[in-house]
Amino acid sequence: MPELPEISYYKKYVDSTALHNKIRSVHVPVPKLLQTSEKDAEEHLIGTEFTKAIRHGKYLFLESKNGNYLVFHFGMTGKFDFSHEDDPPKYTAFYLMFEDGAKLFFICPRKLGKIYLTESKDDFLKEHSIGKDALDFSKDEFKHLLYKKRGSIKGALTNQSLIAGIGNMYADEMLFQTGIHPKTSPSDLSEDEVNQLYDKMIEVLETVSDRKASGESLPDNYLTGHREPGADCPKSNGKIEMMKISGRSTYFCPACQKEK
DNA sequence: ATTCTTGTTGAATG
DNA sequence: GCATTCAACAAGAA
Repeated sequence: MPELPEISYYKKYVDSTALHNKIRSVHVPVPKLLQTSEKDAEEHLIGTEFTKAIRHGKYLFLESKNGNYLVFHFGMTGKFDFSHEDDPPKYTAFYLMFEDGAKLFFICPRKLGKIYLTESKDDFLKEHSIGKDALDFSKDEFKHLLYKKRGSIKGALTNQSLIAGIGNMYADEMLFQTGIHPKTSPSDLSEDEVNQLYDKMIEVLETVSDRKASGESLPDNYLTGHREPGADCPKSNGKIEMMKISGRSTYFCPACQKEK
């Protein structure tokens, strides 16, 4: 389930496992995910080591000592597994073996993830039209960004070129927590609603990240977990409804989130 | 068997 | 130029 909180989790995971360990070999069981040649990947990676992991939106950058970045996008089903196992787990698309024999496996059953090499994080983000990270926004910036947007608030929140990191599920969650109908036009939001939405955006992303890291389940009043038409609303006695917005299944409670 | 899905991209359309 | 919808990508789940 890779939106911003899940990528934050993998950043921590890499930080605590795969840094400062010399890369001995590169393995590419599923070449289509790697957006460069295998030879290129080997040349840039073998012999170096990662110094830190940086998350931006739904991307994770592993910075190596030689100044390059190995970049992961997790698609819908990507995940990491760091272990000393010799056999790659099922659906491993790519992995690195380190000097001490440990391995970082990138597992991607649906093969919708992507792996890149880049020399510049900023250039990479520009090339891929990735906006500012959701957690880097100030309230004012958020306000100004939404002010000029057309279309639905849900569309704006999930547009990676505007705000990086928010996906389908947590966009629904923020709107539910704020009591805003997903189809609302951003220009119809009151100043108060935009303020609240900003606060809930940060709160939802941080809460989910924290709970993921600690293994706790999400708060009882969260919509996530009740994503099913007809489910009981966790906040009122309404029933959850689903509608397609921008092609994505959008869940909301018509009692809590009134259409304007 | 059919439909659904947390993600992105590109084409077609309004 | 903008926003939306749809299809495609792929494979597991229901």
